[in-house]
Amino acid sequence: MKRTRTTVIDIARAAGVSKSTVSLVLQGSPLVNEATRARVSAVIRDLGYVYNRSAANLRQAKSAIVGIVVNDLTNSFFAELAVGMDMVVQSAGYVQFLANTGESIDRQREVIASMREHGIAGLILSPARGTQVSDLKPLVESGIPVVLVVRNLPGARVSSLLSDNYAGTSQAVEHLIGLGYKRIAFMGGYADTAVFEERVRGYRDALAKAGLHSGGEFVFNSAPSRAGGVAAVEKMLLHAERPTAAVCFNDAVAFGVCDGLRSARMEPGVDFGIVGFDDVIEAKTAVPALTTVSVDPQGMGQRAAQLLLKQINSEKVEPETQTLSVRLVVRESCGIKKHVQDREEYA
Amino acid sequence: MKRTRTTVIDIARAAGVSKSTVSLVLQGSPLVNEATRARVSAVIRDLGYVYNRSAANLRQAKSAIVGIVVNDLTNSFFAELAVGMDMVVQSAGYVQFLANTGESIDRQREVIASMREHGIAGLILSPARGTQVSDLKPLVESGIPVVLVVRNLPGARVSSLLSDNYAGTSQAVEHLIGLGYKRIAFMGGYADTAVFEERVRGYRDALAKAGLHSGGEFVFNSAPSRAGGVAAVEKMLLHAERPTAAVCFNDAVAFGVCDGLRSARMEPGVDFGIVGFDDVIEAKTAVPALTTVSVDPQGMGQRAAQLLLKQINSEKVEPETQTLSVRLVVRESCGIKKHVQDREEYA
DNA sequence: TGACAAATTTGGAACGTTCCAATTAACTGT
DNA sequence: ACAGTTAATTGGAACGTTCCAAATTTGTCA
Repeated sequence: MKRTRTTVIDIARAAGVSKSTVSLVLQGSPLVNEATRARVSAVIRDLGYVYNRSAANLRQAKSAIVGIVVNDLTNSFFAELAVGMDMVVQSAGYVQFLANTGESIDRQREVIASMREHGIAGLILSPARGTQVSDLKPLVESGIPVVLVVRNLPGARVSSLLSDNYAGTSQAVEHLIGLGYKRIAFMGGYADTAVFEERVRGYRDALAKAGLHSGGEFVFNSAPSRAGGVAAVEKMLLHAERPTAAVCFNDAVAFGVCDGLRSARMEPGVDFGIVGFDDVIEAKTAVPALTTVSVDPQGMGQRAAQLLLKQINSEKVEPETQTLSVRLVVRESCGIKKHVQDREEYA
Repeated sequence: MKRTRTTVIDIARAAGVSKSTVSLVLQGSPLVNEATRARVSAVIRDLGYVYNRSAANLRQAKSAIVGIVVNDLTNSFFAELAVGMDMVVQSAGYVQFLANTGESIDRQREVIASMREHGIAGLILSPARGTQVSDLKPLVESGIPVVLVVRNLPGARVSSLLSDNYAGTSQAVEHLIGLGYKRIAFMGGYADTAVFEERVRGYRDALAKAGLHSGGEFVFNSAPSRAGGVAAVEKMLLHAERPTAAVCFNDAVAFGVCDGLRSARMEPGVDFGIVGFDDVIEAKTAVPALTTVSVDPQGMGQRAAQLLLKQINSEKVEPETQTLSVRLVVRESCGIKKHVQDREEYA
């Protein structure tokens, strides 16, 4: 039961050296004699000393904290993403503030401000819907490196790490076309995000390239969630000329679409082809196993963290945007089980 | 582009007051005159001042950081748990270190040490498997409140928030018995954890109360994961007197059991009754929808955070353990569709 | 051995805040 | 207008570390 915490001075006194020497030992400086280092280290252990980082980085204005802000941690895509970041951040000796905004811009603002006060060395942000470039302004102006993931923020002079959305949905559409599907919808997502725009563009261009009509009437907006998928299906079913397959904004939507189909007595993967996006962990084991565009969230998280750390350690912060390539994982939700053509007839 | 960051002294100079007054304004003290407060606040805004918490809690040894350490963030149960904590922590004006141990004790130790150096005000821990009471020793001795969640650590003098595992599996068994099942297994989980012990005890006692045999031969250990569930089924199928239903260690195992049954050409919910534990988000929408013991992870996270904050704000840290009640959510995986008795005949 | 270089150690000043005690300003009521 | 309050304000001295320049010890070589 200590009245006051043990400090570097206590160590110094106990080891018979000056506090400067103790400090040197603490940061593993090569300047200190092996014998004294050993002695001091022993005392440090014995007294149960705990280093005070607040004091340290008050002096040296350099913290070992990175901020990570994601928009929806309950979505397993983002959870995996966070885990990937966590891995490299921790093994680099940093510690992370991880906050969830739940798509709330206000919360995002608060959280970033708070992190700034705590002196983060850098920030990885998966921005909430509606984030403005100006929200990052003060941060980048004060020279704190920022890495955007998953969602881009055109115009912000920061690094970003995005998946190749365009290629992803293109491949998905091509796959469906190859299977014989002709009326292919795009389901889920809100129209005002960059990610949505890219994915829809990939979808449209692939349709156009195949000479299929690509009017706007086949994209059904909805929340990018399971519930959103259900809603999208309902809208879809009211449509005069029903689509027979869909590429979905993400896996959550795709699962919702399955739910919605089932309650309309349709069998996903048999009566209707479905492609997701993200390849979340459940995609493999769901029934039917989801054909989806795989983006390896954990790997993406790692890459993002590495990028951030690189920027933290280099003097000049040079914005840099990387695109993560993506691949289609074919499973069962598009009906690999033949006679797709047949179904297309009476669909 | 500031050479040096703007400090409370810059503000003071610009507003024509002393740094003490600025400090008072910063912490919203009622001692300062309304007019000066306004003036100072304006200057603060204009100069783009950012508060330096490191400096502050160097002086006052009181941080607004809580540490949250969970053992598996990729499991959506824990992700939801973290989100629940995040909510109350953030709205209380705290910020959180959130770290994932991935069941690694070493990583857990590192992470806790690091958090301690950063001066956390309290810690919420969902301990990794094999955590020792001694791992928390230094923390509690230095007077930092700790709240354990999900998994207990008998002997540690810290608060904890657990779900009522015993009642959960008891209810599950009673439900199955009520449906006519007689040979009921317990599947998944490792025997050396407190949670497992409680759940199995609930299972055994409920069987005994119903006068059914409750030998050890019907519990099948495995990893508490989807893969573990598959493994458990395989063991189960080799068993001479096959069970006809199972209560599973958690939902992940339950899903694995479904997978395993299917590859043995059995239909989960029809040929075999299954109850899960946790009620993860997918339980509702899986096929068949999983009957499971619901524990509301998000609510649990909130409760845990509230408990921790209470302890942080009270002088005396009085360990307190709360048990979260639990309820059985009946869905389709036990075959609500009658004639259970019949099946039991030839099973 | 003396001189010089290298290796090691060391006091103080700083970092940006809060606290304390003390000072000054602004009100009271008579 | 004056003493007595009360309201506002304010200089230092902390907090625990790191940095710097300077001091001390040790080693080397002629």
